[in-house]
Amino acid sequence: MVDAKPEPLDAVDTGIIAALSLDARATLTQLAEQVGLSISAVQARLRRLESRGVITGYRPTVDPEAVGKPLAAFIEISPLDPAQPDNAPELLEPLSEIEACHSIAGEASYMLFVRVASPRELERLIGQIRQAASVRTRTTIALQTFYEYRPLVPAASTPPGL
Amino acid sequence: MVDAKPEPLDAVDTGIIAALSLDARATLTQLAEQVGLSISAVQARLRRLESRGVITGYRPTVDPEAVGKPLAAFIEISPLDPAQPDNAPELLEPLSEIEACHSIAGEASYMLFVRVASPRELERLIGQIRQAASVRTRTTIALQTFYEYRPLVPAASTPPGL
DNA sequence: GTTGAAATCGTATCTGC
DNA sequence: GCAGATACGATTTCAAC
Repeated sequence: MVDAKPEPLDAVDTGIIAALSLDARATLTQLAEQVGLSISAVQARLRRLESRGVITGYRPTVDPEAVGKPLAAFIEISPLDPAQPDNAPELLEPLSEIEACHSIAGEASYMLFVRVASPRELERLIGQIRQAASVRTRTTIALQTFYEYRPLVPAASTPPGL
Repeated sequence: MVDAKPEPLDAVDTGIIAALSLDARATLTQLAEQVGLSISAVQARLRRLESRGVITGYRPTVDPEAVGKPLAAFIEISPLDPAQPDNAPELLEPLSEIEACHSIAGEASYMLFVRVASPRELERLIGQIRQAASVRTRTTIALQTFYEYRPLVPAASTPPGL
């Protein structure tokens, strides 16, 4: 769980990650079949990927509507006073509606991605963000999500002999 | 795995989702301890959450740098010809560098989030996007990611008696 | 990396609450 | 709908190769 060294991943490692990307609850047995190694070997690989920080965790993909957060939006934020110390990400971290926070190049300083229950909730959240971080905001509402959370390491087109 | 009904989730369901958000590879035994129910009950709940489409899958969180994609960017896209049929999300789906695609309210039609190896790769990807979907693009580079993939259902502050 | 044996876990099923 | 219990196959784990 430390920092990721620039040590390259071989085909087995990427195969394990690709298989996990399809189903992170897959058993070692299933992963072993996918990559063509023994269970123990896969287990060792997986432990190593985790301890090297290549894989930092496992999360379920949850339907936003089912958990009552059907409204998603991008919020760009810019400091009101460019002279003030800027620790917006830290200040905003307690707001659990914020799913992601990146600093960006461009007019704004940060890009947030948020999920809320309703327009009313979005208004409240934007107010909280403005107040907590002393920023102005520019909000872009997501009308429809075609896809998201796509795997960083796509499955190989066709593993030979499978 | 069908569509999500507006049937509300109770505290146990959200507890299971919260526990899985911390570790989606957790065993039923571990989940049962977390939510204070029997294994059989948790198993039934989990199956139901999956079949109802509340939980649609499980994915590993992978360090982008470790898999050779340290550069992330937001790309807004707008149609060159507003008269043409617009199926950009479909046309762009084969581009695996695209992690997310939303239609948005605002000047642009869609917001993409992409990950690539280098500025050179980003340039190539933007070209592909323009050509494939007949769009113009506006790219905002992510300089730093403070957090992302935060859980939709945060863990309860302190489960009583645990 | 592999094999194999022991401990743990997932699953199915049943009884009773 | 849940707890508890049984039973069996699957899975994880780890020591030895």
